[in-house]
Amino acid sequence: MASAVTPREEDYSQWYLDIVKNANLASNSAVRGCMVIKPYGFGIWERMQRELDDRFKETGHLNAYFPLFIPKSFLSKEAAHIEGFAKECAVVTHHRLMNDPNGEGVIVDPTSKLEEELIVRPTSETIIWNTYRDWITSYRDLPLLVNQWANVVRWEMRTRLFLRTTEFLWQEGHTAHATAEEAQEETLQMQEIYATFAEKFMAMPVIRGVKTENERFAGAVNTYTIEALMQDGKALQAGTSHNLGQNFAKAFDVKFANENNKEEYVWASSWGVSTRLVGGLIMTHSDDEGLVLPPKLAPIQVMIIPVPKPNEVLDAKIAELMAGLKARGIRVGYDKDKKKRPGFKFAESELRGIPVRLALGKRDLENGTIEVARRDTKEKTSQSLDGIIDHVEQLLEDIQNNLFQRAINFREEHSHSVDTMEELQAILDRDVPGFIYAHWDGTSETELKIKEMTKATIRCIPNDAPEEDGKCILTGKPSKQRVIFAKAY
RNA sequence: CGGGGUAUAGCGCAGUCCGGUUAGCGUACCUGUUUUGGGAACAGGAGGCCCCAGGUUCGAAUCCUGGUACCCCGACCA
Repeated sequence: MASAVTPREEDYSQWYLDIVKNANLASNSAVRGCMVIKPYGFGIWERMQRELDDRFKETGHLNAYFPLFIPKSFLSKEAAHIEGFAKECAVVTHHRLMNDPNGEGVIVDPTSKLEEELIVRPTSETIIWNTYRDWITSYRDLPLLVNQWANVVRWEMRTRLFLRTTEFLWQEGHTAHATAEEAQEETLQMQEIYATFAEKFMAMPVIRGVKTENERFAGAVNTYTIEALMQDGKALQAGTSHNLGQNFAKAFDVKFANENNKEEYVWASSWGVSTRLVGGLIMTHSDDEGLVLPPKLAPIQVMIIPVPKPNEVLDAKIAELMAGLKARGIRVGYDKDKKKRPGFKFAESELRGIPVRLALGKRDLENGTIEVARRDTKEKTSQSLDGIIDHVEQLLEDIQNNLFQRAINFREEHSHSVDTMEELQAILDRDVPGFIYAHWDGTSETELKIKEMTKATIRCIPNDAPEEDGKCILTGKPSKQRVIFAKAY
């Protein structure tokens, strides 16, 4: 029936949408810009959460929870912060409904107007720093390393499932330190945790870098980022870690007594990744057959399909197989639907991105074999049932590595170095533009002008960019290193 | 928020211009039979506030007014 997926070549954004919908990851909801994350999609997010949470805990962070609502006045305390978020805030003005006296339905009770409006958090710096004032009095209270898993709301003009939704799920870490150096170390540590997670678990290679002033988080001294390249040659900001300096400490008057009993403002960081990562995951690996998931994040790593359908003999053998796989910590499913035929199940398991598919039938039982199919390469082999557990375990690792390598190769093929505006434009005009390394004179003015001319932005100044004398592609002024330009999500 | 498009069964669509029996097709769903190693075939069946609210009309999925949602392209952003 081929309800399948629009090919990427034909319409990339339709392809993305088809995958999200057909693989049952999420759907649009009755609420503008807000999505329903379905169980299978949420399962991927849960795996991400678990892995990240472990790494946060390993590095000394503890989870806490702060309110969804922020008093309006809080948001105005840090000037750059309010400027960054003012235009996309949901505001609660009333707290009661009533029956419409003129007819059916309910209306907002005008007598229930709030004294001070509440903002639905777009991010929690303000409410958290207002709280930290009470938590921090001495250098012995520092560092304070807190994370929260939460939903936030940003009233964006245009939304896309997972990549940009009005409400989204994320984690936000908020830390307080005694010195600028410690805050900087923390900021870089978290960037590295994000980068490692992206590469080792999502198999999504990222560039570690720092944002230019234009792209910096509202209220930060510096924003560190991990930038990934999607299959359509556009960049995705996959995670950010901000050095907040003393900006929020000053705005919320958070001071501590140092060892010499001298009062000082606290130094801060904040960092976050969101359900956007799921979108990045899709656009990094998936193909025209559907979703492709790296084994480490796949809710189901191995799907076993009985051929042609379940029966007592197959059930018994498969139960044994499943027990063996589960004993190795492998997440395994058994498609025991009696109505659907194997071909249908094969296609479905591909659409859902399940890394390994095992098909077992009468012929296999006679020969002592099993059919093993890997999702990344679509390769199918017949394997001996002896040692199949080891084989699958190894295969999952191979797939994880192969996906990463493939994504790296793609990024290499779509990374370019240019020295003139013409070259920059020529690359950007391609169907799949990619990352473009170029010299820049370091001014916001130049960056904005290039953005205006080409729609490309500076994604980051790579952390490991080699020093190299050059001339800004726009102004010809001297530059010490190349930065990355790209079109971005 | 500006421009363009769309809204009819779970999903994908036709019908709307030019109002007129019981609103149709594909697929999915239910039942049965035959099938079954790459998306089965046949037969029977169930499923609709035709986006919402008003209006015009003897009569509205169809015409008019207003609203809402989604998609695409911009500007804004994780």
